Amino acid sequence: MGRHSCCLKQKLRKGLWSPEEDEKLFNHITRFGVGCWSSVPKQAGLQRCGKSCRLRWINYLRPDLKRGMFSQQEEDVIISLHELLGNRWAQIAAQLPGRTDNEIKNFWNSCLKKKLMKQGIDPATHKPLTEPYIKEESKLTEKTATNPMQIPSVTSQGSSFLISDSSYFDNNGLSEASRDIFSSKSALDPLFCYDFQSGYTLPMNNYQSESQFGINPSYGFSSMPSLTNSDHAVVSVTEFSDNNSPSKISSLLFMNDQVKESNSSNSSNMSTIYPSQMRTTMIENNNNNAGFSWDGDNKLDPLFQFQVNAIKSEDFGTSSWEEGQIQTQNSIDFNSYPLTSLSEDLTEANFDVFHHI
DNA sequence: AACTTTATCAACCGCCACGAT
DNA sequence: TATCGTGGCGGTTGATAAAGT
Repeated sequence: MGRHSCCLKQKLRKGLWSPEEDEKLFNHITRFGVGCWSSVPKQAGLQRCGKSCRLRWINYLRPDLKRGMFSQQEEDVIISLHELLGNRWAQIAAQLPGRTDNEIKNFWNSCLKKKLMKQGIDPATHKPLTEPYIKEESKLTEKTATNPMQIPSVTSQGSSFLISDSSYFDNNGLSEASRDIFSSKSALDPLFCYDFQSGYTLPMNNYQSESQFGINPSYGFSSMPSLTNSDHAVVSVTEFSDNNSPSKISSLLFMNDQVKESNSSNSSNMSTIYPSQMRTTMIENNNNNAGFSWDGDNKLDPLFQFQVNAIKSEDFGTSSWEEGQIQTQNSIDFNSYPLTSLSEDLTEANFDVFHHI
């Protein structure tokens, strides 16, 4: 129990990953996909435990990761989901394409918590801070002489809703049953969609047939949304104004741009659509032979200069890759990577594309 | 310029759940 | 049923960068 057997082995490297290690792991996963993590280090020639490899891939090397600052919309989603789910970072991350649980957790601990405190909200309960605490905080803020303590309120920034007041949800808020439905559902369930308004958990397919938005079921993925480069994932946050609703929380729906375009005019309660930046860097760079390279404030650029072309030039040996397929790839195209089981969140329903290999 | 404090974030640790044997 | 191996998760740590003094 506890420590994994692989971690007991000696001579395993720990700490930060070197560019060479990253390259090895990235090459291995892109060539062979994710199978048994415990066998990855050996196959990839890494002196790491499988667990470490998995973490590195999920949190850093995965091509669909979105890099850079969190947008206001993402921030709002995190806050609202945190109120619902608590520190279930994986489940929160499942609703934020391109973001990892670790990233969200760090963002919460280093930034959002403080932000909420400044707004007079207890980040743990999402309720207004107790009077003594507020007084204490007021003293501190007076010293810094900037902003007076603000009583939290529901505000609207841009096209998004901002829950800055826990009273936004009545004390009953989401029913315990509803909360349980949401939180007990696997974060990685790609076909999971919770309808806060009705309290029903619907498979995406059902949701599509019943929703006014006509959601494409292919957007039911949870963590690898950008592996299809023809479709883009956005999240809509729908704010319900029905005060009688037991759950005035928003519903999160995965939609594509087309859906957004075609519905934005006639869906008055759709208040937020994620910006196109939600698309991952990798997809944005699809036509630029971007390969293994993040843009903007990425950290991989200086470390990795190689491109997918480098992979193509390797001897694929007994790999299932076919020569022709490789030759025809003039840009990185994760649609055709043999990611047969990148993680459990990749299901046949959503990633059939991978099985053609 | 040197030192200290604070913020950020990658990575590790320990635990749990689950399937295989 | 018990044990083992593994994947996954949340909490925590430690290194580094940035900001402040």
